[in-house]
Amino acid sequence: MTDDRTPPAAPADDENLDFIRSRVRADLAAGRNGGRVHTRFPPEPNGYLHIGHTKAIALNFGIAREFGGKFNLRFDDTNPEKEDVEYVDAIKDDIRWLGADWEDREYYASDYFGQLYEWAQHLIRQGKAYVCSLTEEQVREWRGTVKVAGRPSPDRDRPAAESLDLLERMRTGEFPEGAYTLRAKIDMAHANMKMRDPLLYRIKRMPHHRTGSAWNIYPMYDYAHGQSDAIEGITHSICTLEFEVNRPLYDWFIENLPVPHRPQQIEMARLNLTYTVMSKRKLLQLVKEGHVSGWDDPRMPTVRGLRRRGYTPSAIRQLSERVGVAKRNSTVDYALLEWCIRDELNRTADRVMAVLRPLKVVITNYPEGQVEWLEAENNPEDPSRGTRQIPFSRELWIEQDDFREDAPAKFFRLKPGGEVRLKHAYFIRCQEVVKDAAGNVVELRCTYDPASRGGESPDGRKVKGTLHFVEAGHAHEAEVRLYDHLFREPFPEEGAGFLANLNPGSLEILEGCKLEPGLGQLQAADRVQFMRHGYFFVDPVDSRPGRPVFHRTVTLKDTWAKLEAKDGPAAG
RNA sequence: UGCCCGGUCGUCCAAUGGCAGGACAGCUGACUCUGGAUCAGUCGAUGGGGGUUCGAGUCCUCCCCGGGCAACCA
Repeated sequence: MTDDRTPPAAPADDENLDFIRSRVRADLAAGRNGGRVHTRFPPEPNGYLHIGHTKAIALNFGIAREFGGKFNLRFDDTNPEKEDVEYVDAIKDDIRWLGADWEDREYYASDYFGQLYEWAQHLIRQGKAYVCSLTEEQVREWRGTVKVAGRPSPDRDRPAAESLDLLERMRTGEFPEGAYTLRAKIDMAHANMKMRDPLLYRIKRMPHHRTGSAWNIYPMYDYAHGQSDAIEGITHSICTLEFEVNRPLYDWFIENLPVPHRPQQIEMARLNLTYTVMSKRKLLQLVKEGHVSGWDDPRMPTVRGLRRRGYTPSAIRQLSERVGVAKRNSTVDYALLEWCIRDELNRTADRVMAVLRPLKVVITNYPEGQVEWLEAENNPEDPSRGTRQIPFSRELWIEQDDFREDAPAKFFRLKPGGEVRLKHAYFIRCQEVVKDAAGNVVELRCTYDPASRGGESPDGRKVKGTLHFVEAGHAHEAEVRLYDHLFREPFPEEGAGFLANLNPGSLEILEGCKLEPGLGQLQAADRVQFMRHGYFFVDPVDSRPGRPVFHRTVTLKDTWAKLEAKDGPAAG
């Protein structure tokens, strides 16, 4: 997936492909499927998309695109109990945002309910399905266990005519839920539990978000999915590893039904990330119990959360490319996702200065009331981004962390008597530390070197540290939200459970942050780098005109913090 | 433990019987008006035993470890 719509060249013969693309290439070479490639993404509209889904989307859309094929969006809406249009709209919006294009091929498994029903009748007539009157509990009991064979339902040999009649009456709503099911007649002793007369239909007297109250029975996943693939002409039906045991059943239906096409199911490992959870159930619990502000909380691994955090579609796609495709259960280091977004934003985000935890600096030898404007480059990685003017005067803000009274040897920032450069401005030297009654440093009185304007001293004098700053008189104030991993542990589900591993410091809200003047003009969803802090995103939800709220998308790499953590805060 | 799938650097992915390679992370250094970026270097792996072969990560076999399957969920 890329932003432009030009299809890439098909992968070269000797190109090293993942196992799925290799298979697609082999199928093409063998002339299978009439030379077509057709994939699909089949979400169930019962929740929001998360980063795990983006791998499936990128893979399915990417394969179609690379091999000159087509990509469908199909909602797997076979369970009205859990599904809702609210999710349909959100899912479409997220997929579109990610850059995957299903053109006009937006389908629903519910579109096929009629065909599926006819095929069910076909199976009954062929003696390959029957209406079963066992209760839910009995079905489970009769099925046996993984080590003990099941036993046949007493209805297994019900005459076809009778099953046909019952199925029709199930459909029209004559029976209460649970009274009957339609089951395939396969093998109650099969080593694969999925093949022990699986259910095709269950009674659910419940309206569906698309078919209304037309149906009182709904097909099960196994019966609906492969046939939907067949109807749409899907050539490669990619799913996750847990469906591996379902494949024989997928194939059984395809072989026993007069389907127009024979799709093949291919399983791959789902994407897992450290420091997060991916199951819909757990994500829902985080929202419901208020551990996060909603599905779009910037700490959530949902697409909506990532969007609001400031991630870009291309960075998310990049993750899928970097992760690759295989059949081994794996958990990708969250640092890889962070690398993807830093790599992009380093190239595209303008640099600006923001002081998050302000400490006042007075330049004692700078004329009172004077303001001068200095030129600052917007992005050293991209000169075409140009420059802007930033103010400088007698009163400035610098970062509290950038001053230390008892500084270790490797501390290159401001210390009593020390000299540093203010980015794009002047060298300053700390002459005096002002404290309040409690002994807190509240102000620094410094002198500047007028000859160092622009950041270089004509005498060739070097300084080790360069600090960002904001001129006090023109500063904008803003709220800045800093985020950390939602969980403290790389594998939150281990041990006491994911809720016990929530990171209490995952959100820190800073008020009264000082921004350089141009930042009041930022628009919602703009991305910038706050120099020496990280990449920030203007929150489209809580920002107000002239009062932006920033989310920290990701920090910059912080070698100093690492050094300090290693040596201990007091060490030199 | 019945069946199925899978075990390669810390992590993720390659090597398709012929020199185990890349990326991220880590570490070292260079450079730097962001302790950013960049560049260079470096650490580091085939779960174990047998076998086939001139040659095995790859094939066979046994063992060990991990995952999946017994919803009227998907």
